Amino acid sequence: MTADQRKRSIAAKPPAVQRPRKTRDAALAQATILGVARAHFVSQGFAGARVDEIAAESGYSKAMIYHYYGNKENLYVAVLEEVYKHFVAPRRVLNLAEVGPVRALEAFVREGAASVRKDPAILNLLAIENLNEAAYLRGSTVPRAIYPPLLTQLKEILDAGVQQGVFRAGIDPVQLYVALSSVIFHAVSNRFTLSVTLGTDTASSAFLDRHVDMSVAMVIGYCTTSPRTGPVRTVRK
Amino acid sequence: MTADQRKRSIAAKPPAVQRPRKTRDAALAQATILGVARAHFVSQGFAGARVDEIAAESGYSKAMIYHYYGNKENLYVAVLEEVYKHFVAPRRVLNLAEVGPVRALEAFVREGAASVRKDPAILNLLAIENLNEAAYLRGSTVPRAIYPPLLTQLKEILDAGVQQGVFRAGIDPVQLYVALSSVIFHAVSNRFTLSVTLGTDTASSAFLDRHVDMSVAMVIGYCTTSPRTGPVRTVRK
Amino acid sequence: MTADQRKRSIAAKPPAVQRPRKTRDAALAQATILGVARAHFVSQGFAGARVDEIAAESGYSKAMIYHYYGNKENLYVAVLEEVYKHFVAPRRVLNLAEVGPVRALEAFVREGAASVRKDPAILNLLAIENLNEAAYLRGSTVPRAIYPPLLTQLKEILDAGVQQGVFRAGIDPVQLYVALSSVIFHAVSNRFTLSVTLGTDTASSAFLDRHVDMSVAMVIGYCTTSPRTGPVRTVRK
Amino acid sequence: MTADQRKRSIAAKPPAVQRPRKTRDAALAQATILGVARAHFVSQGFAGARVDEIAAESGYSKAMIYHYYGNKENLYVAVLEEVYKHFVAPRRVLNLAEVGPVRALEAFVREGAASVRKDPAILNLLAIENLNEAAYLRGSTVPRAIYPPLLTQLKEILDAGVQQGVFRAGIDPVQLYVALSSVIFHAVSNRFTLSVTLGTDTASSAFLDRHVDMSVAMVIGYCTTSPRTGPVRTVRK
DNA sequence: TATGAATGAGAATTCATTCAT
DNA sequence: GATGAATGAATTCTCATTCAT
Repeated sequence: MTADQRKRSIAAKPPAVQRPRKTRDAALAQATILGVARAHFVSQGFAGARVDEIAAESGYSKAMIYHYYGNKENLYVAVLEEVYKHFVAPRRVLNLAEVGPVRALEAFVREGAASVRKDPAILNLLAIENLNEAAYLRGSTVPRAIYPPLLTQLKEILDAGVQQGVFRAGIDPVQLYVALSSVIFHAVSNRFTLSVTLGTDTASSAFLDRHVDMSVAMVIGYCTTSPRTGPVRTVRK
Repeated sequence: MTADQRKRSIAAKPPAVQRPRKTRDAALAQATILGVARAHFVSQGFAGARVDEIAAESGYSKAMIYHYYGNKENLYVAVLEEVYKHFVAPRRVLNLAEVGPVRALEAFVREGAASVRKDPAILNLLAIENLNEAAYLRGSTVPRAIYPPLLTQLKEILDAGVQQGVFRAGIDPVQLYVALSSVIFHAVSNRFTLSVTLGTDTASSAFLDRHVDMSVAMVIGYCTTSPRTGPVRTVRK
Repeated sequence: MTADQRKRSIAAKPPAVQRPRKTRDAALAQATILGVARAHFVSQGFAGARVDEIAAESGYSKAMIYHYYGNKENLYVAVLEEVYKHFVAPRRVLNLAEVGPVRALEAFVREGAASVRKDPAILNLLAIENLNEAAYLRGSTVPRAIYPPLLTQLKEILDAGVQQGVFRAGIDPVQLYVALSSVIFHAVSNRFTLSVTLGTDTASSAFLDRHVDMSVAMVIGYCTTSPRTGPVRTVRK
Repeated sequence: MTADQRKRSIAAKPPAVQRPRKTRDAALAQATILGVARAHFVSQGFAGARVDEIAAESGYSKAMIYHYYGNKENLYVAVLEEVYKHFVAPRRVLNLAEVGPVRALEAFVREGAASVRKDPAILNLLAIENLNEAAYLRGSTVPRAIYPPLLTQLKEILDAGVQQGVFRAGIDPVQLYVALSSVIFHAVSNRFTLSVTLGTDTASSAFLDRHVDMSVAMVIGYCTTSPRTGPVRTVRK
């Protein structure tokens, strides 16, 4: 066992980020630091990220980071909140119940999928938070402000569908959101292990395109299907 | 910003584990260390786990850990492989195609769900690996030996269902496995953030029971449904 | 600076030594351990040698080493004494004053040179001891028993030479020994740095052959020359 | 065998060095650390030197050492290069071919001898490097830049001597340098073991003075002597 | 605002040595 | 005699954080 292998071989270096130089613009400094920090926390986790590296890569001194964010934890929380805000933002724009509940639901799913495929950072942070039993998220008010409207939107879609006779009644929006986010997110956030274990490149565009189609079909199928399958029961025991 | 805040506040201490003392039993020592290491890696991640703590809690000296495992990385990989082995093991036992493809598929889903609900360790390790771009998993042969039989099993169920006219044709087992594992795993591995953001205890037995039922319905619904919904298309753009 | 480079890159592994297996022969065990230890101390120095490696390579357990030698220091001293004994031994055999003082002196020089060229171990140990201010050597009685005869031999050669009118009078055997061992040993013990700094392979047979010839000429020249050059004085100051 | 004996009894502590405190002067910090490190490497060898001790004695934290030098190896190399530079520097000054080749050669020898007698550090480092097969020296460009001028100087002296009819022809400067450095350096670098084994204080001023005179006589004698002794041959075999 | 200097408290790893069998 | 198990005490190296300027 040589010592050579010791170093942080655990993760690839986060991609370099633009590095502007010493300026008097505090807002720019904070934004730059935050962007670099985001890249590092997302790829290395909280414990794995290095303040030193974030400073070096951002072009600001460590002292600046401490000046603006106080400590590593605060910096992480700032990243977490920033990513959360940008994540749910897009979906807000598109709630169009007038295209009909089926298309609206489909859009809901496709939007979410497209969003994380374009930038999976949120998924990494969610993974970190869950490893961490949501310790930081719990302390933040940001996500709490973001989710209720989403659930309301989903509820409106479901209600409209039931009223129009295309969706079955009795579907809990929270329960549906969990199921729906599962199919949307899991394939993306687990693309590395799935690729290795299944021997297929599950991160490819083609695979994920098909996965999204299947996800849409499953979700819409579940909502529209008359409960033909009946109350499915486990076979074990 | 006081220095007191420096400490590792990010995660709760892993639960204490039994601590035997100075046996002369190498196998026991290794197993004990591995067990404690598992708890620490699972709850703290690779970078967050502390060899010191694993040693103290296992009742063995750090030197024993290095004697048996060489370094932290190897110890982590040993945990990863051990957890993987125990994870997929149960499902191997139960493939009974004679209960019919629908019930077999249902059982497949319920087994998987039950397995990770009983012990979510594998999900944490998968999350760590994905943050890490599967760096360690990629180097291990264990998972590669485990998944092909699973896919074969799934393929047999699908084929039987198609032949018996209950499943639609053309479903790719890999694609189905990804969708299926999504609904099974995501709710469990994201139970902390989902609980916080949705304001519902999504980790409760009741919630997860309902989630599993919904998952089963979605998966089986997708496989059995004639593609009535047609080729769903995105509404945006 | 990656950690990979940290490891003991400082010296090449000592050449493997024969490894007999678990026997009841205490003498063989001790000799085997001593041989392996010699190789390690010679190439790694005292601080650099590893008891673990000596044990592994010798085929005996570390406990055996401690059983026979007590500790690392004792083992080192045992090596030091053993090497010393074998080093001066050969010269004892050959002192033949009847070939004449010039040839006897030449033989003395050539013998010494040949001896260290065949096995430079003694030179490494001397270097280690000198770094160490002869801490261990000082405590040993072995070298003290070995040198007086050598000096006596040298004195006899000088005396004979003076008596026969071929050597100048007044040469101190100790002083001569120091000069003589300088030309004999230095080139060999410093062959690595000399090669690097001078850009010539000073460790080659050809180079060392020429060096020995020059050494002989210098020593004999010094002893035989009438002090023609006069009392040489420094030019500076 | 008590545990008390475990400690580093091998060498005397290096002499304490001045300890300035928490300046904000990086150059001073580096120089101070380098000076202390020099003392430690020189007296304890590479493996024997302790970063902890160097830090404590320099008055700076270990972190500063790692900040400035990266690791122990780099620090050692920095010491090695620094010592090398200061070693050969003096001789550069004195090349005076106009005092005549004999006196110039004598000066060359006396200069070198005086230099290492005043500060034998270079000899210890050379010894360490040779134990080490010049692993670090080989990687450095410093010594390579320093020796060629020395050899040129020597060659000029020899050429002038030949031209003036005082030196014999055909002497290789490299070969002469090796012989010359042997008589100059060996007595100093081996003063501890020589003193112990020969029962004379070979480190005393008086002894070394006489040794230098003898060295000068040997070297000049060799160069000026007509090869009267003829091609000396070994008597053995 | 801005930063390079500086470090205390760890954190991984090593190693000579002991001990139960 | 012989050994594998076991470890305390280092030892190298790291990192979040503070401070003087």
